Amino acid sequence: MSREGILLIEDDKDILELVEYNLSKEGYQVKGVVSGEEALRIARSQLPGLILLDIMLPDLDGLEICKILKNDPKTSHIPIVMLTAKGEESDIVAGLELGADDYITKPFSIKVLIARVRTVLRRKPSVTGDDSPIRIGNMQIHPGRHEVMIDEERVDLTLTEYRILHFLARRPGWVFTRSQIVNAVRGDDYPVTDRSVDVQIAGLRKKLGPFGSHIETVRGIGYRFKE
Amino acid sequence: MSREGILLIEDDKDILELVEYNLSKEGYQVKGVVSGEEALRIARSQLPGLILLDIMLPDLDGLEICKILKNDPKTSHIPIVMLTAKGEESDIVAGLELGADDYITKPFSIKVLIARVRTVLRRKPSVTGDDSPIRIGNMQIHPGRHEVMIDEERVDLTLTEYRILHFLARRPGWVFTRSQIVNAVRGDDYPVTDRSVDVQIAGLRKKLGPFGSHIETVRGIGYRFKE
DNA sequence: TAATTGTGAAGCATATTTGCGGCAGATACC
DNA sequence: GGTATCTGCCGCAAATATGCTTCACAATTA
Repeated sequence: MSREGILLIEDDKDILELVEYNLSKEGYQVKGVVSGEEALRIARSQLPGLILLDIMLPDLDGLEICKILKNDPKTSHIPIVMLTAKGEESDIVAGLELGADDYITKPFSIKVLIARVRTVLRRKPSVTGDDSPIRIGNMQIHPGRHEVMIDEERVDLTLTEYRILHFLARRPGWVFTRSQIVNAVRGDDYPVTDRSVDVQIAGLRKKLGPFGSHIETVRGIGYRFKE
Repeated sequence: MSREGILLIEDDKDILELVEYNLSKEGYQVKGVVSGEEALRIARSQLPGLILLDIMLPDLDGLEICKILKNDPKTSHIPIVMLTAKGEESDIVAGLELGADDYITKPFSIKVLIARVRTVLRRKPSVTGDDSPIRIGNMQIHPGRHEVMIDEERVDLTLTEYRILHFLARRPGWVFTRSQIVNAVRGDDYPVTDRSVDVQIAGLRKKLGPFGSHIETVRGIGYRFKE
């Protein structure tokens, strides 16, 4: 799950699916769970980037979960956003005192939720802007300088190689077809064979050295940059 | 009649009345007709929310009706559930391929019928786009990433396996014939044996582990993904 | 002209299809 | 109702097809 993942704890299956669906659509990797016990387990093992926590849960109280997570140094840094029903003001206050970072009252609009999530995860937005630097492991892409560094070492890429890498790395984990890549890099309907992409990819992999393995071939579809 | 109405086409007067009576009792507005011609007329003018169609009819063949309705943009969205006698698998297959949405074999219990009707009418007309993520239990299909997760675990599927799973899971509970699956996955009239689908399904089941049992064999017809 | 980008073909790895034998559910017959 | 037969599904492994990579060279660009 990692820094991008969102852990969603909500016992109402409908809301769970709704939120999960919408956040997934935004490119976040969401794990939804219904029970508090499971939530704790996953929070500890996967260390998500954000936790959305319903206060009213069947087994463990949401506030209890919040307290436990915030008291454990391993998980205390993870932002927690509470989901509460209107009229549970006292819970909100209690939650914030226990260390929760924000809250949203139900019923909430999906737009609001997404906006809030994005704000909290702002440090690492799921889809980075065109010119924000991207960092993946010890590789960095600086669109401003148009250069790629691995371990403080400058990697010398050609223009096309750079563009392809940047394009893929902006959405790690997503698969793109060769033609999507061509369109992104050379503009729509640029007349080249798919082979051409393959060759560029091959060049990239070679120049990236050990990092080259981050560029995955997805047989039958295209390529993906894996985190 | 509108979205709630049910059009029932059945030439056996006894069954007609039985079904009509029971569905009415459930609160549905039912219009029962005996002839195919009349059925077409009513379907077009009243646009019911569901059509229950007996395959064996005196005048027009039920399959013919199905075809006509499914080819007319005005009526093609109306779900059609076929009523067929046991042992008419070929009719069922033909019907499904013509666009029927489900089938019930006679003799059927009224309970089963009502349950089926309820399910079909409750189904959202949601046209889940090709790339919206799908979640079933703790399995997630993420088209953007082109990957399937079960319990946060990535399942490694080949292209065809992935496509078949996606196709089936988009309409859980619906049965598809092998040829429908092939058409969906490789394009219409792709020349392969049914056998090939079986093998892909077998592979899927194996790779999905415990989840594999969600893919059900419907003997004589094809496969279905059950929720 | 040198560097970059594109093409087509050969080689290789992997995915897909097919055919067969076995098995189980369904049907027909007594 | 019980048994024989028929039909359709599944597992396996061989055969085939598909798609990726690499390479040498051609075309393009700066």
